Amino acid sequence: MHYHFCFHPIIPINNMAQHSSDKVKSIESLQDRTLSDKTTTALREAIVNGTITAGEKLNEPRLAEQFNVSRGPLREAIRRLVAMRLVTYVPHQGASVVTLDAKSIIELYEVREVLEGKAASLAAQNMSDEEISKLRELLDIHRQHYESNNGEYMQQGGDFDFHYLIIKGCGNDMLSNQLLNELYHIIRMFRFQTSRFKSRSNRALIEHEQLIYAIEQRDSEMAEMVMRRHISRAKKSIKDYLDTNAQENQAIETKDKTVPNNR
Amino acid sequence: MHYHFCFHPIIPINNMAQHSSDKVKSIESLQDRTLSDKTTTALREAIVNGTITAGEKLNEPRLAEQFNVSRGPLREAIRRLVAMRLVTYVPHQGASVVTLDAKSIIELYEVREVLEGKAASLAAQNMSDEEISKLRELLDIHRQHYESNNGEYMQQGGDFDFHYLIIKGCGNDMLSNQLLNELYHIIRMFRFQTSRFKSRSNRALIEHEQLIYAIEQRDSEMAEMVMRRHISRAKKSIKDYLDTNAQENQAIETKDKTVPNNR
DNA sequence: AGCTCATTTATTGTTGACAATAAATGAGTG
DNA sequence: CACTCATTTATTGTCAACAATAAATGAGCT
Repeated sequence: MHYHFCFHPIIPINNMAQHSSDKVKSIESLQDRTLSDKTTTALREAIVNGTITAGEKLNEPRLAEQFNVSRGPLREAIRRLVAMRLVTYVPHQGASVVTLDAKSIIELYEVREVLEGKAASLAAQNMSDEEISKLRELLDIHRQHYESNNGEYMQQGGDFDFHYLIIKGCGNDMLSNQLLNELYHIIRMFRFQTSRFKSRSNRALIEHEQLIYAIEQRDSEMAEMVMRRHISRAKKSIKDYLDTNAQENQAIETKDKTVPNNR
Repeated sequence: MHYHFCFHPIIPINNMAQHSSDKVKSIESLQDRTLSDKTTTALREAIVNGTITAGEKLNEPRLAEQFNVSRGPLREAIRRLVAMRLVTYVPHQGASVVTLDAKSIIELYEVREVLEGKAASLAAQNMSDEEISKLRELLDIHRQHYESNNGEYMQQGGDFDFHYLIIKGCGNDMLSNQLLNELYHIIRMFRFQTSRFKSRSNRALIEHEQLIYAIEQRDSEMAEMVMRRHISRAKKSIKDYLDTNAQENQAIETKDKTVPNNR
């Protein structure tokens, strides 16, 4: 079911909710009890995976029709995405998908560095032994995958799941909400845009090992330090990448800036 | 203009915007270009200063009438306050003002500790010399006030302004937005609830002195450390306070839990 | 009395129409 | 031809009515 006036076909959310062969999505859909909720996740995913490109204007009537909802729930969805910084918004002028320029990516990683650092610190204090051993199991799976696939890093949620478990286990709800409900979607979006950008797999594996060791020892200070360094290094390698490929990324950032905007 | 079915009279926002003798509010009102914006700030302030008590249910039709708006803008305002954690919300069940129990206060200060720590670190790197000297001036004013008023701490925004300047000067927009647009309103709300709780003035003055010294030296590591300790100590004294006055605070937290809720 | 289930009531969710605003267009003037 | 200003058009902001949901009520039963 295409909509020919749009650059990217968007599946109406009602359909999407039904034939959910994906496990994660069906779980999410169960929690999406209202139209606003469904629209929010649908719009969020469309933005994260680039179906709606960075910088693109969000036209309310058009999007509402594409999602088969009225403008009310759609506006609500937009506001929520504004709150999680996936969308910028100017009164009387409308909403647009954020453009992740180098500066905001660096800023994001600086915030992430201290928040996840604290999460690791708290995780070392508060995680149950069961949770820690699960973390250890996950790391083993990653290492096996790394060794058997010749250094290929586990793509689907490998890194994410590891950090996810730590954040979940830190025991500070405000902190984990901030990270999981807001910042992580921006990171996902950025990853999607620069999916070619991988590497760092062996290094990351070592750093994860250090981290879990610190947590097993209940050494919160060490855990925080290791996590901060882990993310700070990721920041640095991203920064280097963005600096060297400046012109190429500019193309990504400002794609569809020339979208026909008849207003 | 009272509404007798409500516990606290609320000034309709249109009026409030006009006779704004308060300087800050008028500035804010200038930026509130839409009804949703005005409703958001009005509702936010009502929650922060306790006009709407903690834990109280937010009844949409009633509040809409009190604010002289329709339910649309009001709902939008509520959603924004949900995003800044001043309001909790359950689908099909409605929104309520958060109850700041001891756990969430501690969590808040843990988040604040690392975020403001990073802000101080970045401020030491990025603040202009002019900004730093303004910070120094502010500290001098605080000290004069402290000495001439016999240890009384500057109430109106004293501490806030100091932290505010540092956060503003850190140069990381994402970080400062996170702190100023979201977390600080919760802190303000908490301060309002426990306004009797002061002290720490001499100690705070010394810590501010250490902090500004580190920033003047452009010593980012030191600035971060000092700021983290500063907030961590505040956290501890709050924790002690909450522990000793547990029963009394419970009264604050759950005030109006027995509100007539005919649903 | 206490429990279950249907009924009522209050509240939230959603919609389409209307108002207000700003961008785009085009006529008129130097 | 460029520029300004009025006019048109598209888009966002607001509203009031309607639908859907959940809580409150009360009848009927054990």
